[in-house]
Amino acid sequence: MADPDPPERRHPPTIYDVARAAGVAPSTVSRAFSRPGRVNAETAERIRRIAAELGYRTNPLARALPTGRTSMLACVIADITNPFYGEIIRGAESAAAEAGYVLLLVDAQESDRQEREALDRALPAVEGVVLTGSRMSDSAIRMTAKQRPTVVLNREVADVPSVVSDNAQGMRMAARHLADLGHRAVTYVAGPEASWADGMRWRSLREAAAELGLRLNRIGPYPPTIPGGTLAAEGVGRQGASAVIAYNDQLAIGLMRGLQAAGVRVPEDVSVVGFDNIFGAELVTPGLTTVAAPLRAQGRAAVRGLISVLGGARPRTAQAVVLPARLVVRASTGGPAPGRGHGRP
Amino acid sequence: MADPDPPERRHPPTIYDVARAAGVAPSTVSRAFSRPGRVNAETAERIRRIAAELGYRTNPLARALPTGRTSMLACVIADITNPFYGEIIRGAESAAAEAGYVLLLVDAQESDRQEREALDRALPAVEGVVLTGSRMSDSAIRMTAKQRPTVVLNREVADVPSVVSDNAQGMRMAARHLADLGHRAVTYVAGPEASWADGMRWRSLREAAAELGLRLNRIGPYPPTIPGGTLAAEGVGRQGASAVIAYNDQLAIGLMRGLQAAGVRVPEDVSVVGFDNIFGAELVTPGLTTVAAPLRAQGRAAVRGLISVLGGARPRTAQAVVLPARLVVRASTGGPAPGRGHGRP
DNA sequence: ACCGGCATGGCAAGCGGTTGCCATCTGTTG
DNA sequence: CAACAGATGGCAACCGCTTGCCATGCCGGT
Repeated sequence: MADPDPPERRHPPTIYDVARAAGVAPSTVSRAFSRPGRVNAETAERIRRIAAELGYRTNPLARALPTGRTSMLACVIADITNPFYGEIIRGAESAAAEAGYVLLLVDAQESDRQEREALDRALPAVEGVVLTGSRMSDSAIRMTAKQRPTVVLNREVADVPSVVSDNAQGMRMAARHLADLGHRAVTYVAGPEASWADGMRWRSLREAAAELGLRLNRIGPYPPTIPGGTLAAEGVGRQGASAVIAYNDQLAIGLMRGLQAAGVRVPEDVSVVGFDNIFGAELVTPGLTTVAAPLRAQGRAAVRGLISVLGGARPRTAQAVVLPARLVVRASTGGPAPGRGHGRP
Repeated sequence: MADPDPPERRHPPTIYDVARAAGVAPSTVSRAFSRPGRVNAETAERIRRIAAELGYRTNPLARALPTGRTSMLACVIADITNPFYGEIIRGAESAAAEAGYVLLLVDAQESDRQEREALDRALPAVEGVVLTGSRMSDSAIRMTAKQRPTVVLNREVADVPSVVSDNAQGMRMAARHLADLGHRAVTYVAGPEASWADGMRWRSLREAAAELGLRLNRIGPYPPTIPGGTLAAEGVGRQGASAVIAYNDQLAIGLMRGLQAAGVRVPEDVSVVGFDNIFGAELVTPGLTTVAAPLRAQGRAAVRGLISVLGGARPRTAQAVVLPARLVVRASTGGPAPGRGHGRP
């Protein structure tokens, strides 16, 4: 019946074990690791050696209790399934690792409630938080920021440090690209109203359009997904525009499909530009022209910022850190066919 | 210079605060939460109420120290950037959340060393580990499993519980699908030699091919990426096969592109089947026929298994939990053109 | 009236580090 | 040679929660 308690998981060695083996007090062992200068160099060396022999590793939990330093950062992702976030996570993870931190990933599943609950569970265990694509309200975010140093990605929240990509510049490049190709009017396909980025992009497009003398329409909002884009295709068809800029790549991809299904050719009849350069943007036919954000750099920047605050720096809340965007031109954009792009028939 | 210590982060209430407010001993408060039956129902209720008023939340770190129960699980991902893992993470995350656990995500960045180090840092803080697409050796994995309950995903390691999708069945379906379309020969494009799944898939294909009377070739190994697939296109061209099954979707997608670039039509000249049904498989032209694994279910199953072990169940190491696969037929497969698929000219 | 047993709550000893403060020793300095 | 500062190590009190064990009170049973 009862098996003879086989490969028992033995207790790992503690500072007490090391102290005994080295003939010093536990506190000395502790200091040998956490406050190197505080103890005689030779003693420290000896302790280190013995600790290594015993296979001692400082228990992060035990350290965390009195000091609050858990060496963990939470990274909240709006939707872990969305490939857009992969590179951000990668960047965050590597910056964290460099600083000896570990990333606690929280998937918000695109839901305010889920996000709150998951964050709540994770919060007490982490030293800081990165919020990306948060669905929470500004005030909820400020609440979080009160409890732990927080950095917001791709969104600006008053009094909370943030890192964003240069939407305005990206949009300007996209608009200029279309104008250069000869388009005279462009339609913006909007994403979720609640999205900070959507507002930002729309505003930037308005400015750019004014500068370039482009006529502008806007349809939406649509869900920022491929089906959402297919939905939008209908609206775009009605507009009769020769060029479209979508809130993000998913929307743009869905849009292209919807258009093509309706017999509209891309880019011959309609040029399409997306945002984000997700994995997949280059896979579709035609390849999607899109505004790429420096995803990995964003992740890094966010974590770096967090860590510097943890190190005692003042959080930079005055204005967001903005990282440059880049226009990736692929086959989904081209010159307008004659007779289109000059407004409704 | 020194700012007047503004919105000070105040210490959150502890069981001591609650105990004082309720006029009981701290131990009673503790029990009111962790061992409900152990304390008088009314007392417990009162304590709960007061705790709620004070905004008390049990500090997971403090709980973890004496008990070792951190309520955290590590999930090691071979490459967080690979969309394949997104759904697995989602499944794992939700199963974990249901059980009150939080996921610590570790990105191995496709590197043995990175994986080891990151895991090492995370290990002491978690109660269990899910390894997906691990790059570590079997013995390294067994080491990990000795330290913490571990479940391996999509790989079998002796003495370590694992969850895999039914590669054999999936492969059989793919092979039969091709046979039904009239193909008489198929080429397998192999992935990394070190990959457990690759070996599994190749073996299964051999069996299926024998059953169905298909002739079989194998080329590779190639890196399991889109560029890897483009590379493979050349080899496939030389084989002159009418149907190809690739180790995974990335390879298959790259392959299709390479083929198309060389003027070979898919599926008219060559049919292509992939594995995994990643985001993107349906975006390419033509849509990729692929063997889909129940990703989310796998993630769930792994975490469920882990949690049951943590709950005292005996780990199921005898044989892997195998989840059914599914063939997703899209446009990349069709009947062979006459004159092809009957072997080399 | 006495005893065993159960329900309930408190005491105190951890869990494994960290750290303020004190004791000791050594080397300076006047 | 006394006074003193700096370097080094130890003591012990935490951090917040868990839990084995004991004390008390109350009940039914004999």
